[in-house]
Amino acid sequence: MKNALDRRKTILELYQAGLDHYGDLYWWPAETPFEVVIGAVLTQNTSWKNVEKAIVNLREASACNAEAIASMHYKKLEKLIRPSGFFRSKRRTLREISLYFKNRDIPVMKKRSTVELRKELLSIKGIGEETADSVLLYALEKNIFVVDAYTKRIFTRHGLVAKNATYQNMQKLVMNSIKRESRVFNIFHSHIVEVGKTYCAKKEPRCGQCPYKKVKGPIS
DNA sequence: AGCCAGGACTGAG
DNA sequence: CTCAGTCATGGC
Repeated sequence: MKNALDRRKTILELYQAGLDHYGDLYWWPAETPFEVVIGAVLTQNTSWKNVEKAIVNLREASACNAEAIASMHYKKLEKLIRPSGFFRSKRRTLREISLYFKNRDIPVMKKRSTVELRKELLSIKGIGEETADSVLLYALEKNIFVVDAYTKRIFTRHGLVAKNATYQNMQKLVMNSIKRESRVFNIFHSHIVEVGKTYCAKKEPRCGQCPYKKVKGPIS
């Protein structure tokens, strides 16, 4: 709606502000690519604290791999992931995506087209845009930016996008604004999650120490 | 004691 | 197509 150039500039400023504060934080809390997949599913509308408990359970059951989950009895899987909430639907989704990954090779997948992989992931029930993109970026190191609730909250509060902005609006905005490298998208999203968790709560935002504080958007 | 969390699907209208 | 309702646990 406003000047597209101003918005791109604002994205760059946010990115730079994050770099100044956090450095090139480069992250997803997982030990293997498939653990990224598990975490991406379990963290749907759920705090990471609860996801950790479920992942610990899975690790202790030696079940952080596609084969184990695909062949596990649903009752047992539900019990292991219960702490992360929505355990019935997540158990289904985890099983489906495990069946998908079971017969595939990560290095081979990395060479395939991002668009095709994304379509395949989205065809799995329980996998939406954010989860698919998290898998693409953090497990397969594809050049794609992940939009989450923090992204939307921060972008709207900084007057970057309207409150009814869509996932693709925000994804394209970022991908047209900063360098199209998975490493850069990884770092930026990492910053956003850290800022979101630490300073940008829904109810009582603590903007005082927020690294993004000084950045003003075109709409605000 | 409520509110909320790194969503996605479904059924109305 | 938009959108409220639904799914569930644990932390703060």
